[in-house]
Amino acid sequence: MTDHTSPPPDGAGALDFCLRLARAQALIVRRFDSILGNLHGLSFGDYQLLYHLQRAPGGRLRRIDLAERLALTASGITRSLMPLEKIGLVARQADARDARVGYAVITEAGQALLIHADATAQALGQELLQDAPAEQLGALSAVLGRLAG
Amino acid sequence: MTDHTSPPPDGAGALDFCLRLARAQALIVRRFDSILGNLHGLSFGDYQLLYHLQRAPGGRLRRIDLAERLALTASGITRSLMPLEKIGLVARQADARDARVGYAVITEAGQALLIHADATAQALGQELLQDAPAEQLGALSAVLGRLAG
DNA sequence: GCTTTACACTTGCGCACTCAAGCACTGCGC
DNA sequence: GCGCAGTGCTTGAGTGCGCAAGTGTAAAGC
Repeated sequence: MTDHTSPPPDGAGALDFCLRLARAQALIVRRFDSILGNLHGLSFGDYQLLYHLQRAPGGRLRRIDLAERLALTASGITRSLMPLEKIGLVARQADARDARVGYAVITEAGQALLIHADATAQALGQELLQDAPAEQLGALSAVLGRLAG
Repeated sequence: MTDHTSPPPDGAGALDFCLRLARAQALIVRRFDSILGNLHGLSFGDYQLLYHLQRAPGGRLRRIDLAERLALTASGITRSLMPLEKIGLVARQADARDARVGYAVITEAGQALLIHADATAQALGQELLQDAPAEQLGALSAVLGRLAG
């Protein structure tokens, strides 16, 4: 582990990185939308919603926390959850202490669907990143995490 | 340089990477939109358009090539260019050989604006990536590039 | 207690983008 | 020449999402 502070990236490199990131994301979303849509009837956004709910304690999350995780606004979450509630993958739940907050809970149907969707999504992720060295992936993930700080 | 083929990433790691990427992109776009909008009246998309035109030979690109670089569809490009043409940052140009293709050309006004926008964008990119090691940035950019295949 | 501020949503509106369809043009086969 | 598939681009309809405004609830100051 080097001890000296690493130099900051140059402007052109950093900008280039952001541009590539944006382009890569657009392509990734298309891939996920297409495959998850065909196999499970989910959009990438739907999948992310279920993914985060499943991993949260109790399988539930305040709508606003969900917004934070997906980098959406509260209104985006309201609208995104609507169809999932309608088809019974997610349910609505109130907080006993605070009448303002609404929880979104993943239902059993949602969990059942997510088992298969997870497998699909992991396989696709692996395919997309097949020629990215696993060691670098951790570093890149860390950068993305910090970037989203 | 290691010679053995690097191991492929595991499914969970790859998926986590994709999720982080999507989230980071949403936040980055918001930052760029906000700052470029305030300082220069450009959206991040507008900036990307000008960026690629400026760097293309002759400052011009077929609309479809522009689409490929931004990972948009042809119709998205048509609509994105419209306001830029209206305010004179980009001009329309025909091909003498092939009447189907339309070029988008960056104008002098566009170049003049882009000089300042570039400085802003580079500074912002640098700020966003300030605690990402510069040595790794190249490798990470390469991964993103390959991902976009 | 009452006001003020902050918070968690929801809703109306608008923008940006995609998809599908259509138009114009090119280059191929014949 | 003459279709005919393929390409580049535009347009109409639909969708997803942010922003701003509005509602209802909670907590803090007095």
